[in-house]
Amino acid sequence: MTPATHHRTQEQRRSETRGAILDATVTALAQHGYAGTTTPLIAELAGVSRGAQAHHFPTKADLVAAAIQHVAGCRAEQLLRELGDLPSNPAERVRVALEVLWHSHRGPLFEAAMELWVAARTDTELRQALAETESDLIRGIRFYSAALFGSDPEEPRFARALDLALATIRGTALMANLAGDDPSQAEREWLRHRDHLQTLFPTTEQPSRSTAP
Amino acid sequence: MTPATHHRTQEQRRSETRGAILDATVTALAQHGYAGTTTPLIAELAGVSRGAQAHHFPTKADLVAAAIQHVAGCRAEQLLRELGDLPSNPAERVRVALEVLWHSHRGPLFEAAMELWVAARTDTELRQALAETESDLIRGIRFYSAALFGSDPEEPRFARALDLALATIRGTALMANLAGDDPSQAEREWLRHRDHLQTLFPTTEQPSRSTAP
DNA sequence: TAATAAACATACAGACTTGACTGTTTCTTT
DNA sequence: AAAGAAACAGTCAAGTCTGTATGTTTATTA
Repeated sequence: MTPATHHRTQEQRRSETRGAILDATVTALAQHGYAGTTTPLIAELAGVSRGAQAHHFPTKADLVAAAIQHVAGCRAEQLLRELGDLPSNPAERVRVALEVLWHSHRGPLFEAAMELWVAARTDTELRQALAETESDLIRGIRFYSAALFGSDPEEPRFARALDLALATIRGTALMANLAGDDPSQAEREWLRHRDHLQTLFPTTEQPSRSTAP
Repeated sequence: MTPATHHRTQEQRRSETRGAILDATVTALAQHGYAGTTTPLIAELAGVSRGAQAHHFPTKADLVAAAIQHVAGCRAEQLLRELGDLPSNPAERVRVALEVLWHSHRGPLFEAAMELWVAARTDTELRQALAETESDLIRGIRFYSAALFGSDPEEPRFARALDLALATIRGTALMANLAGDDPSQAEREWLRHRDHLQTLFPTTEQPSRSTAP
């Protein structure tokens, strides 16, 4: 795991340490919540000293602001990565696209994002820092999703269906994180929701007919 | 505002102070978030000393546990109150019922509940304390909602529609709290979702009368 | 009315977080 | 190779929260 620490460029050192700190911040947010995300914990998780953390992010606000960008970037990247293999069959494509959206709302990255959202509700600075970045991400999701579903992002029917899907996914993920102990329950609930959401997206070829009565 | 503080029963003093502390806890959760809900702040909001708070709730865990019950109780009570006047027209009834559900997911009580949910994700004790109370409340919502919609809670189609509606409402409320600055936007988004959800409930044309409970 | 117990107020000790400060190592430049 | 700059490590002081311990007021009871 020790990555050739003999001769690193300053730029390499900088970006590696910053990356470690930001990744540790995401881990801390996901595992300990926003309140539990303290600078000593982050430094420990990142494997760096408190001095290093203070050097790169003088105040905690700086660190959190950078973490917001980091989280948004990672989420967009993850979405783009999973956008790779989609079936060509329209109905199948919608189902898989919904599944990709669902999965993008699970795991540490989304948990970190949710911690930031909720914390931002009562923290003006944090909210302002989140607002622009988040709206960019939402636009990105909208754009990528259009590609995923094979639709025009501007079409009202698609926009409505996507908004409903996102709201449903967020609400389901929220409660899934709460239950915690039984993830299969949330997964089953999502499958039911997905079966319905699937029928709302305008498939260019054939309107998929559900097999269940 | 000083309510005849001359001759109060010990029971009165006790319940009034406890109530003030618990209400202050809800306010603190809604306005300052879970992390910002400190015992000194609660005491100040409640207008009592820290000693009084410590007397009634020796540890913060005790206070939070009581607050959970308090929040759940208030939410159930609020739902029951708004259940009062529902139109008899089936379609109208569904629309209003959805609106009642939506409104029950806005305001300080829901915000406090959401803070508790998110905090519970990374706090085992809190999660266990929430789990039972929350599942009771969910059951209550399910039961009350059946009355609201005029359906049988056991009917699969109704259960599915209600689950979807709740997930959608939670997801929309989550982002509405985030946006913060523009509540009308969330309201408009909700109206679009409502228009669709409305069509999912079997009571719109009362197509099937279930006989078995 | 006096005694007792509960409710309430104030003061304090320990633990923790943040931000700042000082010293050391590593890289770059000449 | 030497000087300077950046990255990094460790420590300290100020402030806050929690829990507790002690003193005071209010209500009940004898």
